[in-house]
Amino acid sequence: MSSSRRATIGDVARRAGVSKATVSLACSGKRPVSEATRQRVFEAAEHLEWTASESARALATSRTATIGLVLARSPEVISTDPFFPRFIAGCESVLAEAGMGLLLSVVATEEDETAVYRRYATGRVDGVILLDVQTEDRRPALMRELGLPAVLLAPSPAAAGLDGADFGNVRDKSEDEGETTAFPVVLAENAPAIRDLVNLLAEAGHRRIAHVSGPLRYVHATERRNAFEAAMLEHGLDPSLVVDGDFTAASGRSCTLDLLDREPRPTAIVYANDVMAIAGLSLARSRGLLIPEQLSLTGFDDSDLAAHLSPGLSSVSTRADEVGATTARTLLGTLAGIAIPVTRVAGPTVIARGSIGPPPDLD
Amino acid sequence: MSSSRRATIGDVARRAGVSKATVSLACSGKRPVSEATRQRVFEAAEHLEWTASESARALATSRTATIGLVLARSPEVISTDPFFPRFIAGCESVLAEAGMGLLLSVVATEEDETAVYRRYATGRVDGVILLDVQTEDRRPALMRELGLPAVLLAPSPAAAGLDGADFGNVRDKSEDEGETTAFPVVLAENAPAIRDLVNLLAEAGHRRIAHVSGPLRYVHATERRNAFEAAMLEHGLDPSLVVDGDFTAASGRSCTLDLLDREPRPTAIVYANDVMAIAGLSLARSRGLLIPEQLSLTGFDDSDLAAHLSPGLSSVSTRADEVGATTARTLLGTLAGIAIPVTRVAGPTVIARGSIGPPPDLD
DNA sequence: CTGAAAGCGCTTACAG
DNA sequence: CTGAAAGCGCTTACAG
Repeated sequence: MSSSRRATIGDVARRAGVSKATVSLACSGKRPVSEATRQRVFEAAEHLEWTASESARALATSRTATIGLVLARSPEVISTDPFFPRFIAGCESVLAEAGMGLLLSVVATEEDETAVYRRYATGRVDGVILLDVQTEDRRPALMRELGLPAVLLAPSPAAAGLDGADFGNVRDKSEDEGETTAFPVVLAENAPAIRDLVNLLAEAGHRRIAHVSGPLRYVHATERRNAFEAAMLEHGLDPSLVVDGDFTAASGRSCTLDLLDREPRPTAIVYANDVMAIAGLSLARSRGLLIPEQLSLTGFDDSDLAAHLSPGLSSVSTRADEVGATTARTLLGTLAGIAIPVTRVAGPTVIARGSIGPPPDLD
Repeated sequence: MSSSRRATIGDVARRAGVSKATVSLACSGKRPVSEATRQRVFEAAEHLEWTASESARALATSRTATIGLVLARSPEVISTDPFFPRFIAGCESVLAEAGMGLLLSVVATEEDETAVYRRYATGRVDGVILLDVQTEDRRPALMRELGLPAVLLAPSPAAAGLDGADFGNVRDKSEDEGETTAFPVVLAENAPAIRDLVNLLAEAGHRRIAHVSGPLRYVHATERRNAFEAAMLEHGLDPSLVVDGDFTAASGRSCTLDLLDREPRPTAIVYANDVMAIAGLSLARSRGLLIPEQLSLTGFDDSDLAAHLSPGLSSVSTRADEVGATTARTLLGTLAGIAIPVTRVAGPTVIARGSIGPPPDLD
């Protein structure tokens, strides 16, 4: 019958015949230890199945080895958006390697969100990742108030406040060191992919191309819409066929309903995400439209479904896992004192599938 | 210029003119404190913006106020399955109220999974939730070895080892207290909903009904398949039209391809999840089949898309958020010493939509 | 009802 | 290269 109590560093020290300091040093490698001692310490640790208590270490070092992530979207979007799980998986791969954990919160209201960050700040996490940056985002200011290190994921330099626009991520001098206190930004640009999509459609001959946007309070949704409009203008096309969706299937359906009733109706629709596009595709088909012969459609996110619909849904791969990994790495760097102001990740890329074709002869 | 250092319980005690013990007791309410003292303590705490450091509390109480959840599915399924995010949101709602956090891990291999649990056991979490129980699940034994409290989510009593079948969750006496060491189980039965689905189809006149299963190493997938077969037999129908999918869109597509090539082909297909059903629906349509006139389809999970396709996809609502809340509550109870062996939650319910109709006149 | 003190299990200057 | 000691910031018996 083994003793049920978990071993402590004291037990290991005793068994190895050394001090607790030596055990700690031998395991962390923070200072050299003679090979013989190291051996004894490791043998003892292994025998006693000892690993340092994370709580004790947290108290001693003021490091929690945990980072925080809060998701503040509607249940519909959270349950449906492939970006979050992939992003999280990407984070995890680098966090796990660094022995760090991810504390996840999903909140329904701004009030809850603030409460969560305040709890995070009571020694629960070392830093946070800020997703879904909004036009007037309260979070950077809150993070500063709470003294929580953070990194921002943004779809454009402007969105991250890097072009002088201020949404809280302003640069200012901290009195003691003269450093900037702006938060590091990971940049995953959305605009180029949207432009590529419009180019593809315009070159196929489409002239009436519509856009179903995401909720415009999110800078990435605004970015996509702006990119759509800019690309349309570049082709000399009317950029005004835009309806505002909210990333849910319901809005994808109703926006498509709206667009299909226009006279003349668009020959192509660029959706701000896959779920809306799939709902739209389904609706169009049920109206008797052939895809892509009578209507071309594109999504965004490259969800698992997109590739396996018939025809396949053209979409945009956001490489959410890579973005997650880079973001986590950037945060770890920040925590280690190596702050990289801006990290640009490989942008999203268009994946053309059967849902795009030439426009019908309408005239 | 406010002092940048975070206030400690000592600062609060000094300012309130009381001992640290009194501050602690006043805030936790674990022992009565005179109203006057209480006032002073609260005033001081508020003024100093003090909240107890979670790390220090963790060390003092051997409680981390954190529970762990590991997701061990393929990227495709994790990014696509609406159950996980909803379940997590449900957990969070009760955890937040209890001041607890959720440590989330997503792993790719069994090896990584084991490593994560071992790290959890080093004072990182107070307990874990075990999802996606498998037929020979290694985790209950591992949790016992690590001394990690756990609760299991299972789709049937048998799946939870409650009918004598042993998958690690055996009952045995702990020497000191004579209690059972089996893990509490939250029961969300899958079988009734599948039976309802088959009933619906059979009563509409279908006789050749097929099933596309999930990966059968998961007991919930097996449950659904078994329930399908049993229901078919109850109606005197051939239960052998089963093909094994794996919950991905790709498998939904290929399994449907397989089924549509059978001679005679099924007039209805019951899929083990929505993603496979949506891929199947899309394929069938592209083959020129009218839905539901020539083929009826049903999913499982009631993803956001299901309700907004055209026609809507009949599905099964699993109330993942309620299940998550109940599971979290059960775990908190266990940690508080109130172990409820089995908690039955309201089972999934069928939601009939346009994708179901009478069978075509084939003969 | 309240205070002084010990203790949770680590890490990290400080001496040697 | 190693040890003795202090300290991280709480909580909780133990006295009074």
